[in-house]
Amino acid sequence: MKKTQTALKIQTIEKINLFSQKDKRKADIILGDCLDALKKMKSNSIDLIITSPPYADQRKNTYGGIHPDKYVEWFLPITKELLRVLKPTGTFILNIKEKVSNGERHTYSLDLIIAMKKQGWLWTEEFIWHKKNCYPGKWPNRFRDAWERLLQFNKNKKFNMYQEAVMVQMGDWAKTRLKNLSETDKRRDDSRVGSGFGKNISKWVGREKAYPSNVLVMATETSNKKHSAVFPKELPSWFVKLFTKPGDVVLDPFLGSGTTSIAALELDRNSIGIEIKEEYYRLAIQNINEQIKKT
Amino acid sequence: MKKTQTALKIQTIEKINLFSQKDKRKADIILGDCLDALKKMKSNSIDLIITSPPYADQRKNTYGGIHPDKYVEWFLPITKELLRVLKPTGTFILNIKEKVSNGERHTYSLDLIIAMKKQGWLWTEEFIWHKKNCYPGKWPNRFRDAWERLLQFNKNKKFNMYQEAVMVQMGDWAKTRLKNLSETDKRRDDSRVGSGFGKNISKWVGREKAYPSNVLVMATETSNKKHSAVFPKELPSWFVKLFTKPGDVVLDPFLGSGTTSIAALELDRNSIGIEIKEEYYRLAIQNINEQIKKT
DNA sequence: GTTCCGCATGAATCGATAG
DNA sequence: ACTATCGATTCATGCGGAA
Repeated sequence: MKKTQTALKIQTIEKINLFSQKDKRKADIILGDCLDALKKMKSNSIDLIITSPPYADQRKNTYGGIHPDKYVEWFLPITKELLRVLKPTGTFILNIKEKVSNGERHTYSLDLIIAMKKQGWLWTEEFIWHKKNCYPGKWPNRFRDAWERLLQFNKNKKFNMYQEAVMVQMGDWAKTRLKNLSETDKRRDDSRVGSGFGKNISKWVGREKAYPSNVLVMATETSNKKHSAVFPKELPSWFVKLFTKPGDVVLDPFLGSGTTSIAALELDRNSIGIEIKEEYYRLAIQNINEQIKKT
Repeated sequence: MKKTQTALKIQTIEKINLFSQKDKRKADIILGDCLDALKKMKSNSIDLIITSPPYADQRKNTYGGIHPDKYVEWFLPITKELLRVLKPTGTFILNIKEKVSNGERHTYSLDLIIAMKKQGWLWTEEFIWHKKNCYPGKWPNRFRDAWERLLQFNKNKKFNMYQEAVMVQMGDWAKTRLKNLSETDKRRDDSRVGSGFGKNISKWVGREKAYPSNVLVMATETSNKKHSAVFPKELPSWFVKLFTKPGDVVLDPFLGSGTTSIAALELDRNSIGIEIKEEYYRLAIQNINEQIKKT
């Protein structure tokens, strides 16, 4: 009974606007149900949506627990609003994980993809987040789960993508080769490209970096004690760099401890975060304020 | 026209039984359509099915090209037979990945999972094969595709799994692999060692054993020129060790160049391989015979 | 006998061009 | 409008020959 009343209290949407240095960038944090909050938002106003919704859970008492069988039904009205608020050139990155129950993987994430396509979304890509230091443990019939899906959806075939922003160091093969060259050789080559002298080197000059693939190898964060973030800051950062430019707007309808907003602020992007649970709402504000102080 | 006639000729099933040293283990290779061949097989007789069926392809001329929209319809009768021939304690590993067409991912592999569940299969796990040396290329709206699905299906919640067989043995690994690797190789790619599961050499130093996760880091084999669609032998080897014991029976209904049969033979398991294309059937026999000579 | 370097080669995807 | 073919783009890997 008391819990119900607390839930009612949360229904009233509270909102705070945090500003980074010189009021250049804004981080809006909204306390409330994300469906209500989304309905009040302007159409075609968001450049990137990145979120990790609550995982399906059969235990009814748990916070955010939605029964696996009801998951798609619960999530579709939200994705409908997300489709509305996203710019035509924008991108939606959805981090979702299947619940393994009774020794079997549930199909709600697959059902969701199919249902979202019917809603008008394009399923453009499936990134894999390879968690290097995944949760340890041993089970009789399965190994440690070391990966998660990062589904990419778009409104149109053409969307903004800034690939150069996330280029990575090339394979060790090329790196080693460059390192073995003397500094003189490198300088000589720079000034005499195409002369035939050191031609084999010129092939690699300016190519220390390569484009990444759709597999992201990132460690999970273990530092935060108050609230273990669903994903490490590196993850939203990577997608913010890839799909937005400074001044764009990033949205996370399930903000949690504020990781997405912090990543956006750090990279000079505006952000909107929605969180239903007051405890996390306060925590997110606190974490974002700490980030602002740093800048 | 000529192609149709060749296809008709292939309909007649040819079969060969290859034996390893001392006739201890058998490798049956069947030339013919896998659906026909499967129907002649005994129920509940296979311990592990591991295969990589032809991917859906809009081009009709390619080997096994099946249109994406017809893929599930084409594959379901085969999985029905696979369900029949698999032992109750057996496992089915399906290597499949949808291609990108028109800027969007097709959903046939998702549809297939859902349809196979209705058929009676349990979808127990999804392994990720992380291909580090994926096909290069650059496009305005996507990165290189560096992973494939390895779907695990079972008949029952209880199935045979020998986890210790795929643990990384520090002793063996140090003796056989580490010393054989050149310094360049070690620098080039740390993750190759330990059957593709090691993430970092330093991580394993001083440790006896470690369980792997459900992410497999393995390179594709680029040296095989005769058959373009091979997975590295390490891949079937790993699953053969994990899900069978010596003397068990491994089945690959789309044998290709014979990789699965070779892996099984090498690990002292019996195997059955089915291949529809005569060219690959001959190639598989040749490759397996070469393996037998080695032992 | 090692180590190192050069080079061909992929279960690719897009956009343009042509029928 | 829809399909078929072709060129351009890109990078980790293994192999063979050289140092």
